[in-house]
Amino acid sequence: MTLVFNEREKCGSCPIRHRAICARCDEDELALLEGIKSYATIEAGQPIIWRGDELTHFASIVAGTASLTRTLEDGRTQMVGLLLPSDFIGRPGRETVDFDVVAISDVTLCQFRREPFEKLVEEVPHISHRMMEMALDELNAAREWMVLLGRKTAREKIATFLEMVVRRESVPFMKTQNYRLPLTREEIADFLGLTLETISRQLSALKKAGVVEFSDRRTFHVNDIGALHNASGDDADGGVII
Amino acid sequence: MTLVFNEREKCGSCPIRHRAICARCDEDELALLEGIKSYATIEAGQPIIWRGDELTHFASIVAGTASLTRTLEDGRTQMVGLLLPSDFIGRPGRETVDFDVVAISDVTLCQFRREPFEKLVEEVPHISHRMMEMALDELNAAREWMVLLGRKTAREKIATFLEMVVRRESVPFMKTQNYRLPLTREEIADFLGLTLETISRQLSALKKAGVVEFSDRRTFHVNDIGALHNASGDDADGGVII
DNA sequence: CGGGCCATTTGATCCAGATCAAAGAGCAAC
DNA sequence: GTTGCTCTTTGATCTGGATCAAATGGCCCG
Repeated sequence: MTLVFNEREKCGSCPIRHRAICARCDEDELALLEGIKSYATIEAGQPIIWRGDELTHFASIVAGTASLTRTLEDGRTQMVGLLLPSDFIGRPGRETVDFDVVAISDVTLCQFRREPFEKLVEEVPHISHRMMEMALDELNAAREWMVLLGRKTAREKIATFLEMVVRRESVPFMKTQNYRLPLTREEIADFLGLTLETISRQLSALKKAGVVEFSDRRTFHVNDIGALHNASGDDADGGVII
Repeated sequence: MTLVFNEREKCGSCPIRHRAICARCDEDELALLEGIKSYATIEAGQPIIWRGDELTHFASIVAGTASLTRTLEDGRTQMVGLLLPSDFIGRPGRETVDFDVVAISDVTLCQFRREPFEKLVEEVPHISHRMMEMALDELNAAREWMVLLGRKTAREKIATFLEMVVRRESVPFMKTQNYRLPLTREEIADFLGLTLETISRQLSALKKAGVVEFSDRRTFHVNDIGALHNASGDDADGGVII
């Protein structure tokens, strides 16, 4: 996949126009952002920025996936976020970054130079308002994940993760669908606070139980959504339409 | 401690005036908030609001401590946040609450009715800007906690917790100081994703190692900050001034 | 087609922290 | 004081997931 983003690409036709920090902006405000933006691409596996590094540009993810992780001195790694298109990197008011950001797939960024962007955040309420919304959404997601990390069993963690993938990729009204794991076993382990061996074993167990089926390492199909949800340890409801 | 907050108490003399969502507001904006606010008090141990309940008022914590928790069907509980004075309860744009909020000590709230407050958030950039800042701070704290929950050992978790208490309560330039645990052993366990027995054992181990000393169940003294920090599993630096 | 390099699976064993159980310890009410 | 709480400590045992160790299976590349 080679998406080409021209430097002068117009925001109006941007795929994340209505979800990113610019979602609430009108045409005039968009023009201000357009004046200070530039695009950058990062290859899969490459770092975008390291913890502690000075942040010269804020950025929105336009395409691809990145991870937000922290690694302790002895190598233990915990992923604290999965950054998808429209997600934002950087914090106005902070000079440095607190977590490592690494491209998981090829990533396209829409970047804004630090100083002019911070000025815009001060001056354009539609930007700070949207950033507040996004930060509160992520805060909620982070807290849900804290419950998973602190209290769920390995089985529940993996079921929750698979459900999350299914929820994100599901096409409405399509009954039978294949889904794709966005991460390797090791990355899933770092996301769930487990080891890659445990991930592998639990996936095998879910296969054996007939809940899911894998056609290759990354591609799976859900035979029994109910069973998957029950295994996730979350409340009943499930959002399944009967 | 009986703080009396009069309904017509002026914001200007409020203890959280410069840290809460109103921190950036000027006098005129403060007057708008003052027009829709009211005070409420909740006794220690009482719920403030349950997950799923409709939120009729947003609120700032003026005094006291509250916990933000989620309990799974079988009773496993994870605390996802400790709310202190100036922290905010509720999310503009959301009808219900996603976590249980319970008063840990007696709590005083400064409340705002839903509709007029949401209107103010739309109209007063200083409020949404401050809320963005606060949400980003909490997001960072939540992510740090995710690392603790997912990857730290019991010993590291407790050391990190004690360090957090010390950092929050330390009086500058006071060398020898006693600190107070704000939570019971069970609450600490729910905060750290452990059991209360493990908390008790690890605290005993830290006592035996001479790192800390307890004068009663809640009150402790740190003999060796360096050792405490080493035990926390966090990066060197430590913020200790040599 | 065969070799090398990964990612993954599976097996064997270990151990940190959970669970089950019981004994202190502080403190309010009578 | 003593009765009855609740909170905490300590002991004994169990176990889910980690760790250590080998296979297995793609897949790229020459």
